[in-house]
Amino acid sequence: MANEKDAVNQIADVDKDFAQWYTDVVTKTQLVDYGPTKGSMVIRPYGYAIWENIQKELDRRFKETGHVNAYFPMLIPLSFLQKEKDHIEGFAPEVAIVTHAGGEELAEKLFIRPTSETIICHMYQKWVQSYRDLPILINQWANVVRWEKTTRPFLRTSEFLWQEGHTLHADADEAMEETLKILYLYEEFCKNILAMPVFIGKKSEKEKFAGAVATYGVEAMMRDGKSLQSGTTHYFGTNFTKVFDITFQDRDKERKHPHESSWGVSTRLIGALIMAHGDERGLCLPPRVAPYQAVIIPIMGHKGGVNERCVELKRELEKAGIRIKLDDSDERPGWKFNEYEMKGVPLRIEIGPRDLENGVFTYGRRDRAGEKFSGKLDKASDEVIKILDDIHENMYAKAKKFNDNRVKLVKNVQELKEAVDSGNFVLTMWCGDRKCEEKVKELTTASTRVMPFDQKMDKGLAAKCVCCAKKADIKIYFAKAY
RNA sequence: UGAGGUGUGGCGCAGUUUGGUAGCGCACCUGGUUUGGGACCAGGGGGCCGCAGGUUCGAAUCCUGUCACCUCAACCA
Repeated sequence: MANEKDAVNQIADVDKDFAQWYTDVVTKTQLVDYGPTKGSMVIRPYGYAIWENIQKELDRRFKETGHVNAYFPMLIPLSFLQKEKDHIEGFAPEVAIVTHAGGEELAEKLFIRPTSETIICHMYQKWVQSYRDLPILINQWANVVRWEKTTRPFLRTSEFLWQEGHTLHADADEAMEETLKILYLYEEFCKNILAMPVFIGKKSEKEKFAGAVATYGVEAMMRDGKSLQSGTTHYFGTNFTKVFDITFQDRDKERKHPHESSWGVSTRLIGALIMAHGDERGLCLPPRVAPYQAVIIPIMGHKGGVNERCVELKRELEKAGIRIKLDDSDERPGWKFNEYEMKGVPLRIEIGPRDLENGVFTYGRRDRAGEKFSGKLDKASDEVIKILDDIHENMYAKAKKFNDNRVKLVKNVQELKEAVDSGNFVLTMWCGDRKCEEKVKELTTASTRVMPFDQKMDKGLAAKCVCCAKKADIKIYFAKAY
C-alpha cells in the first residue's frame, strides 16, 4: 500500500505511464491490496462494495430472465478435467491440483476449478431424464483459480470472483438463443450500469473458449486504446453433454443430448471500469456501482448548525435510496476534495455556513472536476437523483465518443500496425484464415477481438483481406488486448 | 519462460560504489489553534534493513543462494 492519507500526488501520469497509473490507482484508493501468495489479491471494502453492486444488478437481470442460483464444489476429481479434449488442452497449464489432504496423499487427485463445466455437467447428468427437465437455467457466483504467469489486480489474478451460467436446452436453436440473450444482457448492463460502451460479436476460432462450438465476446476499450475482454458467452453444442453422457428422452420418444450454453463475467469488470473512466485525478466511478454515490463535506461544521444540517441531509438522502457518506473528520475541506476525487466518488456535496444562509448546497461532479455548482437544499434528494443520472449519461457519452474516435478503418497490415500502435481499435476485412490472424498478431501484437453482427460492408473498406489481400467477406475488429 | 528493475518503521524514499551506533518526508499518538481546493505549532511512539547461509573484529552495505513484487515481451478466459 501507498501512503493512504497523502496519495493523490503520487499517482503516475495517466497519459505517460498508464500501467503504473493503474497500479497506483487500484492500491492508493484502497480498492485492492496484494495477498501473500503469488498473484493473489485482497479485495478491500471499497473495491468489494463495487463488486456487490455489480452482483446486485446482474443477479436481478439473471432472475428476470428465468435463471436461478446454485453452488457447486470448488474441488473436482482430476479425471473430470480429462474428459473433454479441447477443454483439458486449454486449461491444463493453469490448473492448480490438490495432492494431499487429511495428512495423506490422495488416491484421486483433485483440481481446483478454473471454471465449472465439468462438475456441473457431472451433476446435470443425474438431473436430466426428460424433455420436461429442460431447460436448466442455473447460475453460480463463485471463485475460480487459474495459475497465471503474470498477474495484475482485477485484470488477471490467480484467484478471482465471477458468475458462471450453465444452461441446458432441448435443441440447438434455444441454446443459441440463450447464448445471444445473455450477450445482449451483458451489453445492456455495461451501458446502463457501468456507463461503458462495449463491442460485441463473435470470436474467431483461435480466440474461442476451450471446448466451445462458438464464443461471443464483450470487449471494452480502455483509455490507452487497448481492449479488455470483459465478458463472454459460449455455445457448446453437445460437446460436453456427450462426454458427460447427459441425455433426455424427447417428445418424439428419442433419447437426445441437450445443447448447452455458458457465460460469465468476473471481477475483471472492476478493472474495466477503472481503465475506461479513470483520469489524471484517479478513479471516476459510475454512480450506479459507486460504493458512495455522494459524499457530504461540512465546512466549518461547528458553526451555525452546519454539522446538524449535514446529518439531517444524510438521513434524507439515505431515505431516498442514495448511497451516501458524511465525512465530518478533522481533515481540512481541501484535503477531502482531493481525496474523494481520487477515490472517484461521483458527487461531492459541500455545506458551510454560507450555504445554509442561502438555503443551498454547493456541489462538485467527478465527471466535471474543477467546476462548482449549486442546488436547492430543500429539494436536495430530488436534485441529487437527477445529478447522479446526468453524471451517468455524461460518462457514457464521453466514453462513447472516445471509442468512436478510436476505431480506424484499415486496409492493410501497415495501416493496422500504425493504428493500433497509436492506441486505436481497427475495423477491417479478414479472409477467415487462421494463418492471417496469427501473422497479424506476430507483426503488430494486435489480435482479433470480435466480428460484429452488423457485417454490412463499410464504405471505407474493400473486400480484401487485411493480411493476404485475397477475397475477404468477414468484417472484424483487431486491437491490442490485455 | 526471456529481458530489465525493486525489496530499509504503515506509505514513499535516501544510505550500498568506498563495511564502522539506521536517517528523511508523509502518516500515526498527545495538547492547542484552525477549516469554502491537500493547515500550523509544540511534544511523542514505532524499523535491525525480504529470507537463509558465508566473508569480517564489525555487514543494510561485500559474496552465494533463495523468495516476493513491478515493467516490457511471450502465453492466457
